[in-house]
Amino acid sequence: MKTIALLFKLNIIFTTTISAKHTTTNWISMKRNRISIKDISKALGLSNTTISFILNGKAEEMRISAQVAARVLAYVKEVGYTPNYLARGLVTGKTNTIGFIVENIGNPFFSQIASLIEEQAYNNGYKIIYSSTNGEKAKALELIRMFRDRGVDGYILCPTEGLEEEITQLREENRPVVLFDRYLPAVDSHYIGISNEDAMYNACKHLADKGKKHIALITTDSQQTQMLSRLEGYRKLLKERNLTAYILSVPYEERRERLQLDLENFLENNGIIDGICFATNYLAVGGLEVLRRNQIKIPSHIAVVAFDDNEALRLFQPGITAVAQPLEDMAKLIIDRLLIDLKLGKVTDKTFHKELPARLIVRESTG
Amino acid sequence: MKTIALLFKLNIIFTTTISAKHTTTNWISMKRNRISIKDISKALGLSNTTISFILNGKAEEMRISAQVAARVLAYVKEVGYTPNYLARGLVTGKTNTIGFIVENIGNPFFSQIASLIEEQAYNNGYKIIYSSTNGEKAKALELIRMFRDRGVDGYILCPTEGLEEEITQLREENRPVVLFDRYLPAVDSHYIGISNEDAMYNACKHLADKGKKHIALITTDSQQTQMLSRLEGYRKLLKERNLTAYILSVPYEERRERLQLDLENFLENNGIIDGICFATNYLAVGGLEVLRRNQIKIPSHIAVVAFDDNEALRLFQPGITAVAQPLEDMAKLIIDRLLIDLKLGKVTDKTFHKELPARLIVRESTG
DNA sequence: AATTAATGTGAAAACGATTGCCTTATTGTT
DNA sequence: AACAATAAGGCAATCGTTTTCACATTAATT
Repeated sequence: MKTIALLFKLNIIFTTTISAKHTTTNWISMKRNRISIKDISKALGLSNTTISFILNGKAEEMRISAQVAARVLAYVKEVGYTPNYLARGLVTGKTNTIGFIVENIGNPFFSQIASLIEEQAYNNGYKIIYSSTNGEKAKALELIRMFRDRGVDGYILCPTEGLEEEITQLREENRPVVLFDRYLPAVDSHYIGISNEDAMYNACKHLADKGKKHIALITTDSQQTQMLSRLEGYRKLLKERNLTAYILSVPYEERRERLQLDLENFLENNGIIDGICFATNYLAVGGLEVLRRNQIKIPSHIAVVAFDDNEALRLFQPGITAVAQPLEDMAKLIIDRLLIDLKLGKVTDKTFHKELPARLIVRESTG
Repeated sequence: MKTIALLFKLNIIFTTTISAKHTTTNWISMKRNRISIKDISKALGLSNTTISFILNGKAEEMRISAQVAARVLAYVKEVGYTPNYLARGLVTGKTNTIGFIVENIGNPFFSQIASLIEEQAYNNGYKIIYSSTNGEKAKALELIRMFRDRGVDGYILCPTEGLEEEITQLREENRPVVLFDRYLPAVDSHYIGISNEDAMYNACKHLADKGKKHIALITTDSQQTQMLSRLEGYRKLLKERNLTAYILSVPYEERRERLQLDLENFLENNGIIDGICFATNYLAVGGLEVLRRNQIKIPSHIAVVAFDDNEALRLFQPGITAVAQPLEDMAKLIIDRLLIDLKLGKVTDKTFHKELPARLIVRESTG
C-alpha cells in the first residue's frame, strides 16, 4: 500500500526560464536564425570542407589534425549546430526517412505494428512518414509517389491490390521496399507476414476439435493474399474433416456498413451454424457485437475464433480464442530487411519472403 | 471471384531517360534518373525561371504567354515531372510536413485521432511525420529537435511534462504549434482538449446517482493537466455529495507493471468501494481485467465508468459506461488551427484554447 | 520619331550541405 | 641540395529549386 492522495502543486516552476532569450531580434522571419556550416567555418577560420568532414566523422580519414577537430566539435556543441537535412538530402540523395503505408493507422493491428516499427526505425536513425490508404489503390499510388518526391529512402507497404506496376518500378529504381501483412503474387519483393493458411487451419481445427460440426468463415471478398490464404486454411480443415463450408463474404468496400446486417441474415438463414471463424479483426469486433445483440451463447451455441488479437478480444467475455500475430517479430524482420537494402544502397536481387507462425491463444475454459 | 494472374509488363519505360545523362558514370547510383526543371527548360528552349513560374501557377502574374504555359504544362505531364521537395524546401524553408508527436501511437486514442488528423492534413496538402514519446521528456525533446532539423512546418504535440522551454522556443521561432489532450500551464500556446473536469464530474455523478456511496478514482501520479482536471472533477462531485475520496494513484512510469497489483491491494484494503472511475483508457482496460479476475460483479458489486471509449469497452460485458472524447471534432479543430498559422506564415499572437465537451455513454442497463 | 510602358524571358544568386580534386607546408630520402 | 612523399586543409562544383533583377522585344503614346 503506497501512493494515494498527495498534494498536487499546480506547478509554476517554469516561469523564470521563459523570458530571457532572443531579446535582440525583433525580426519576424523564421528559419534565418539557424546556424550553418558556413557560419562555423567563418567563425573558426576554416573551410566548409573541413567542418563537414569533421562533422561526418571523416576527420582522420581526411587527415584533419586532432586539435582542429576538437576545436570544431567544441564550437559546434557550444553553438548547438545541427545540420540541415534538406540540404544534405539534396546532395546525398538520402533522407533517413522511411515511408510507411498502412491500410488504416486507426486499426489496432496497424497502430501496434507501427509503434514497434517506429521504435526500431528510430533506433537506427530513421524517421517514419506514414499514411493510410483505406484500402484504395488510388490513394496508395498517390502516397507512394508523394513519398518518392519527398525522397524517402525506403518503403514499408501494406499494399492494396493493383500496385504491381508501381512496386516493380520502385525496385527498378533501386528503392528498397518491404511488403507486409500481404503481398502481390505478380511482384517479386521482400515480404513479411504470417503463415495465414496454417493459422486459420489451426483456428478451425480448434473449433472442430471441440465438436463443432458447422463452422462458418466470415471474411471479405477482397483478393488480398492473406485473406485468400486464410480461406484456404479454412477449406483445408473442412475437407479434412469432411464438413460443409459456410462462408459469408462481406464486400470489402462496404465492410463497415454491411457486416452487421449481412451477418444477421447469414446466421438466420443458417441456424445450424455452431462455430465461426472471423478472418480479420474488424470483422471479429463487429461480428461479436452482432452475436451479443442476438443473445447467442458463446461458445455453447456458437463457438468463436478471431483472427488478430487485441485489447477488445482480450477483455471480451466469454473468452474468445484468437490467432495472435507475432507483432514484435514481424516488426523486427521488416526493419532488419529494409535496413539491409538501405545500407547496401541498392535493392538485393534475391527477395526475402518470410511467413512467421501465428499463435493460437485459447481462451474459453468452458466448452 | 475474379482477378488473380494478369500479365504485368515489366516496364522499360524509363530506360531511355536513364542512359542519357551522366554517361560517364557507369555507377549503379539511384535517383539520378529523375527529370528536373533544367531538363525541361533545355528540352523546350526556355529558362528555369519560366518553367518554375508556370509550374507554380504564377504564369499570369509573371506574364508568361498562355501558349508557352500550355506547352510547358503539356510537356510536364508527358514526361511525368514532379518537383524535388528537398530542393524546394531548401529555398523556401517550407516542406508541407507536419510533425505529429503522441504519447504512443499504439494507444487506440492516439491512433484514432492520428487517423483523423492524417486525413485532414492530407486533404490540405500536408504530410505527417510522427513519433511517440512514451511519455519521456528526453525523447520528446529529441523528437522536436529532429523534426525541426527536418524542417517540418508545424507541430501537433501531445506534450510530456517539462517541455515548456522548448515549446516557447518554437513559438519564438514562429513555428506553429498546437497542443492537444493536455497543455502546459506555463506556456501560452494553442490547445485543443476536452473539458476534463466536467467530464469526470459527470462520470462520477452517474455513479452517485445510481446510489453508489464509495466511489474510487484510479489515476496516475502524473501532473499532466488532463489528469489533474479529471481529479478535480472527481473531487468536486465527492464534495457536493459529501462522499469520501478513495484515490489510487499509480506511478506513471510503471503504470503497466504496477496497475494490476496495486489495484488488487487497493480493493482488498478498501472493501467498501462500490464504484470506480478510471481516469484513462489503459487504466480502464487493465483495471477491468483485475475486476474480472477477482470475480467482482459489475455493476452490482462495483459499478464502473471509464475515461475514453474504444472497441474494448464497447464490447465489454457487462456494458461499461464511458466518457467518449469527440475525436473528429478535436482532429478538425487541431488541423484548422494549425493551418491558420501555417497559411499566415507566423504564429498568431492570441492563442486558442478550446475545451470541447465530452459525451457520457451510459451502457449498463441493469443497475 | 522618340520615348515610355507593357510583355515575356533569362541569368544568376541564393538555400546548406557534400565531395572530387588541388594547393601548400613539412618531413624524409639520397 | 633536390625531390618525393605525406600531412593538413581549401576551392569550387553540385544537388534542384525559387526568386530578384535585368534585358529584349513589341505596342502605345506624344
